[in-house]
Amino acid sequence: MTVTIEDVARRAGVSTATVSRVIAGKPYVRDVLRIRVQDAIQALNYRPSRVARSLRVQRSSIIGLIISDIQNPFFTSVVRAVEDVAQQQGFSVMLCNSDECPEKEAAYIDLLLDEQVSGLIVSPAASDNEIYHRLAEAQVPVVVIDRRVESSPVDMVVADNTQAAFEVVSHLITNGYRRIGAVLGVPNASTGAERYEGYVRALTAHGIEVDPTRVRRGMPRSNFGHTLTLELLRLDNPPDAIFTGNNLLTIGALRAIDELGLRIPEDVALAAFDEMEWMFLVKPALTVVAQPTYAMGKKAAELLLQRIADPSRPPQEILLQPTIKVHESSGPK
Amino acid sequence: MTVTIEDVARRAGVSTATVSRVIAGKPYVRDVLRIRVQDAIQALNYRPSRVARSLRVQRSSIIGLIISDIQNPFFTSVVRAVEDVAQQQGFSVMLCNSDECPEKEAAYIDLLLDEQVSGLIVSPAASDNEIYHRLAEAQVPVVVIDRRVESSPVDMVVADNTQAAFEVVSHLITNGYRRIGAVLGVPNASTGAERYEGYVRALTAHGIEVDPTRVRRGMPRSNFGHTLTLELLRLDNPPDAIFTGNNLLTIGALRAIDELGLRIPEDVALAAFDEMEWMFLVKPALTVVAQPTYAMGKKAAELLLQRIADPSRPPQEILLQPTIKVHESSGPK
DNA sequence: CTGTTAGCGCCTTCAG
DNA sequence: CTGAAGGCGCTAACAG
Repeated sequence: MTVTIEDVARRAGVSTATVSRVIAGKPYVRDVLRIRVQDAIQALNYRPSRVARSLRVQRSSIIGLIISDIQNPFFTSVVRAVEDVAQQQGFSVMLCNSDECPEKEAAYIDLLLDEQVSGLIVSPAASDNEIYHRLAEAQVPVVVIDRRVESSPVDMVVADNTQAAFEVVSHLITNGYRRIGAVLGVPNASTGAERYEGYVRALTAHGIEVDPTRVRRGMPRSNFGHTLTLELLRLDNPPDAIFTGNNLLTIGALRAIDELGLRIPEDVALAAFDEMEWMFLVKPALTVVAQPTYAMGKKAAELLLQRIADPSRPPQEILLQPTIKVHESSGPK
Repeated sequence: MTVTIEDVARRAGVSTATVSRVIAGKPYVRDVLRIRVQDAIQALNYRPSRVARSLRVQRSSIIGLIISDIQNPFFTSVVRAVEDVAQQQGFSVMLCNSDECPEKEAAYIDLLLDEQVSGLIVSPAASDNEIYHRLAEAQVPVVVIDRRVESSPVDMVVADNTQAAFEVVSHLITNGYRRIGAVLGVPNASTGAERYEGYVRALTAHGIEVDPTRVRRGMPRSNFGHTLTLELLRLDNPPDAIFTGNNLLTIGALRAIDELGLRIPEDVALAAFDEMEWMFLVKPALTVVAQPTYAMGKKAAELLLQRIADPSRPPQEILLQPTIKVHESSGPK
């Protein structure tokens, strides 16, 4: 049924070893034979079995990509970038969605190891997962993206969240806002913690006290953004501006503000992390942090391929700078 | 290094065949042995090699998913759905992004065949691609999603685009709009053609003549939406409403409208295909078609698994109904 | 019920 | 420079 390397060898009048050499582009094959083999491959429409090769070399040319939420546009861009560079190097991508769930993440890591992947890119659901130790044992190259993990040094690609948060919140303050609330991701993701850190620094730098009741945390999903923002806006002394620390939280916040019939930025200003600039487009936010999403994915994939090629290379940590985009504002009412 | 089925067999004092049977959950194994094997598996932390199994059975437990644009939220939902049902059945998903490019699509199909995937879900970049014939030959189960293809009967999961387009455009007319423009995807994707069809039907049903200069087509990307909308709005007698036939085109249209300083719906109304309801959320659109994206992906995956289980089942075509969401409007200026 | 055996398709020494 | 041969880890007959 399927045409094998043996069929090609027979047709070309050589051994399978020679065919294998030609395919792998190895030297030490006479041009006559090389051409005869290539012709046979063409004629038979031969395609090597990646499965057989994987078994033989104990490694597939697949790289695993585990992200914590595929619905988040942030990761969408990352996926695309990873796919682009992988494909260009002859690797394919197996995509897994951990759904922010460490158990699911662990299960996927196991699965990918069972598939003998060449390497792994993970946006970790938690900052620590015992599975990472197994990973280290398995000697499979890994690069962590977006969020930091506390484990032995690994390649890491993250954004400078603290700085970005500092800047957007400062911008709100400069525009006259004082009662600034925050809707952030849970602190077990390092991103949430760092963005909180930037928020606090901005307030204190401007002599504003941090009011804990104005800070809310939840899973990075729009329904949480919605609930938490409602909570903030229903406080006795509600915030005059809100800083949302994540794409999806921002969506939820917009819905909440809309429901209460409030206008942006007259009634409440918004500063947001927003990868896509979609929100920015329709101008509901005063300031926006645009993540270098594609760049992060690209860098991660490149690092991974480097490490696959040379496992001895010392781990690197790459810190990318988000872009801040600003809308004009007349300040609070 | 890695622990094989032989190690387990040795430790359990049985043959590899028995271990294999236990793993596969086959009958005809005495409970004593079954338990001994399970213990050995536990003790050795044995994990079967999916690669070796794939080679042996000439089929991997991977299903391929080729989508035409991973940045489009529509597909993001589909990916998620497919992943959910696949994972639940012990399959993993290999994701490929054809980028609306038939050549890339063909290359990916080849790649996936080389990986011996059990099946394939494709949102085709073109309505016809010679590669589909190769697919038919290879006897690999396929289900086509979102867009129709002209080929031998295959399982297909699509939305009722004509009807949905008819309804949203009718809604515009009912609200008093008359000069309704359209920004649509290229007609080689069946979705674009169908949405155009619905647009035309709505106009004619209400006795409005179709003005070809008010209809623009382009690739389903935001920059095209932007350009085409600008063209429409700069006509001598510009439309008082625009129907956008795709998520990303809608984004571009919003940007264009914003750039010209126009308000929605006072200056120009908008009726849009929008999967995420994000646009809807911030109220720039009068009417929105929400695709049953997750449902489509789910259905596609289910069909595929069915066909994998029983290749003789006759192909089905499933037509899902989008949801129409309406905002109040006071009509045109 | 259980073990033996023969490959799946490929790569890679090891001899020539 | 080229060919012969031995597995990679697993499953599926086929015998017991």
